[in-house]
Amino acid sequence: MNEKDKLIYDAKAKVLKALAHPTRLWMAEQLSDGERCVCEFADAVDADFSTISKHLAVLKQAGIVEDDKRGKQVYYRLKVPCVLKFMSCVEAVIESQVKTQAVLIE
Amino acid sequence: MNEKDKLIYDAKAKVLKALAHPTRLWMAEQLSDGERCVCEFADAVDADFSTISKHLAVLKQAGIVEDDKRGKQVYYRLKVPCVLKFMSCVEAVIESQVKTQAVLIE
DNA sequence: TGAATATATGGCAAAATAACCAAATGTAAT
DNA sequence: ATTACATTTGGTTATTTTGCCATATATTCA
Repeated sequence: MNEKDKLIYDAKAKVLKALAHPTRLWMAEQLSDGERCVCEFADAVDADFSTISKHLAVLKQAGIVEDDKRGKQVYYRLKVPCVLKFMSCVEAVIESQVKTQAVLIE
Repeated sequence: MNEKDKLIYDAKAKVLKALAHPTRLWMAEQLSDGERCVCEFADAVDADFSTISKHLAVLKQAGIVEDDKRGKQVYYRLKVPCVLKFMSCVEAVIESQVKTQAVLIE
């Protein structure tokens, strides 16, 4: 792994890291259905408002979402919708894990 | 987000988290080309042997890779190859980011 | 059996992340 | 202008992650 590779993999890992939190992942998936304002997330997620705001900032920083303010509210939407196509594969990993562990129990 | 959702998103995030490290991501991508023994990674990555071993353990724990020992060496391979299909999308995010930032500079 | 090689594990310190609270900012309504 | 509302930011603490070192384990070879 050379210097250039290092930069590339840092960048890729950063994107994955942004999605690698249950709340952020859930929010990203919600956005696949259309934009949402912060308050809508606040209603659904059991966490401080500031916590949610910070999670959204992480997604934004990673380039996964973009936002715009309309009136008093800030709306977030997916900037690169393909991020969610990956989820079917993540689910495949989980299923495979479940099967592996089921075998162990037998 | 109800209790069940919480469990589901925890599980999904765990898989993403496992990939969300430059070294682990690089190793996973290497494996898309076929199995590798730990020593091959050790040659290519500038890190302690034990560090590499731990990274591989994280990938294994997440169900992304599986290993088997043959002689003195342990070989790792992808268990669910689709994890890498996602990378084209991660790259799309990065490109989009680069463009966004390029605009800011102008 | 004993030495050498390949890998894993335990322990620890440093760095990064997460969540909360309180306070700041920006916008709209009175 | 003042107040209320929506969101962000700063500060702090607890938790998690990372990476190194030293040590343990397993396997092969002499």
